[in-house]
Amino acid sequence: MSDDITIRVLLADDHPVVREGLCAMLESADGISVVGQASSGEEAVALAARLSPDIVLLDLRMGGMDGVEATGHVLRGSPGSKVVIVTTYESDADILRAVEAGASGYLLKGSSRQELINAVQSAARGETVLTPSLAPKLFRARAVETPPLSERETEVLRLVSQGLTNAEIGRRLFIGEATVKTHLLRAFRKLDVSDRTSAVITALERGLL
Amino acid sequence: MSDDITIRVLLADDHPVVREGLCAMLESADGISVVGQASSGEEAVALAARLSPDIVLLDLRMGGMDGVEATGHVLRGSPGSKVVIVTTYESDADILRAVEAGASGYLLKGSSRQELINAVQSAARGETVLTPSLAPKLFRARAVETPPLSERETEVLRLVSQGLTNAEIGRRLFIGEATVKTHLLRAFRKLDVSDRTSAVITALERGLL
DNA sequence: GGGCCCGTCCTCCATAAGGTCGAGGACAGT
DNA sequence: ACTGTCCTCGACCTTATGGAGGACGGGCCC
Repeated sequence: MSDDITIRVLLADDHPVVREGLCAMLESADGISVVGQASSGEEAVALAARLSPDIVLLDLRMGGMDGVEATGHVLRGSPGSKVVIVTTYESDADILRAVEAGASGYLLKGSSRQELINAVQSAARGETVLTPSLAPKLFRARAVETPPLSERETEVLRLVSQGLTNAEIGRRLFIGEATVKTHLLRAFRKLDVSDRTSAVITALERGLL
Repeated sequence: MSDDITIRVLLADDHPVVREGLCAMLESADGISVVGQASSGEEAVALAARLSPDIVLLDLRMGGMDGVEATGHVLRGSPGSKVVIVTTYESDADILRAVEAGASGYLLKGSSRQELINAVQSAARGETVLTPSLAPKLFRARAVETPPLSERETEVLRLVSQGLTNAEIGRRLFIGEATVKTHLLRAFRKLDVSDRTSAVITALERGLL
């Protein structure tokens, strides 16, 4: 038997090429219909509220509002919709936040047509689907979950990333060098590193700067 | 009047979604026909040699061989083909290298269907096309052109980026710490910085690691 | 042969950075 | 009023780093 109703999908991605590709892949499946396309998070939220689609396919990285934020807004504005995230990178700390925001699926852009279609259908049935290669990363990410950096720590780290010395940072922020070192040491602990270079790199990797 | 011959295009991108999107966009135009798809640089080179397409659309970032390398190989293996690069990021130092390798066009994945079609048609006529927003970046990039890092310098810098100390790097590479410092200092000069943290960051920005 | 770059190594030195301990004040939540 | 977190600063110590100088052999190119 075929599905009783057609799954209505809204696409959101800032790259026309990707929208076109997702659209072509989904339309080729029976029982899936793309009812709208958005090129930004804001647009996606507005369209979702108006169309109440079954599934909203969201890119994690878009101009303006990012995918995580958009996930929350879409779900609030259209409670019947499920959100499936499509992302290019596996290393996104945002994935975790997207889960917490209520997304029901995570796909890589490297996924095949069949994986994409399966994911949409599963999500429509209320299941949560993860790209196979993504699942382990999720747990790893959870394992190394980072205690949040304080505002000051982030600020200091950002200046470190611009190549300033501790003394320069102190002058820049009107605080003593001792204070700068304190902030940095605490940031090191939180990031589980022991030098400024690693700190900056892991902070960048985790999208903390 | 319509073109006398159909433009034969080969697509290469490691994301099925993107391939599908490019394919759908191009096939919708008269006089353009997608004759092959590749999911890696190696595959693109092999297919180009076999199919001798008019245009090869190459993603700049693919698993294995990157777009720059692939550009050179494609042009050597299929001298009649033109290479057009499709990239997601504007900030790629690789764009410059791709020009030097002989690419005839550069597009962002954010380009519209019409821009894409125009670019393919222009390239087929022998013109070189740049996404408008890309052109200024190209010149800026040329302005800050970096003297190339030697192999050893790159290697040392890569280990620095992993948080190793000079002594650790020396042990890892079976060379003295003094040598490590020499390589680093030379890299600093080339990158116009004066500390390891800035060096790693600017090297990352320029795609040198 | 004479440059020139690369990779390797050395010494000496000043300073920056990392680590430890302690401590006071501001402010929010309970 | 108490707790916790954050920001602030100090003293003191060890180690790492950056900078200057020189040195030597090996390629490579003209």
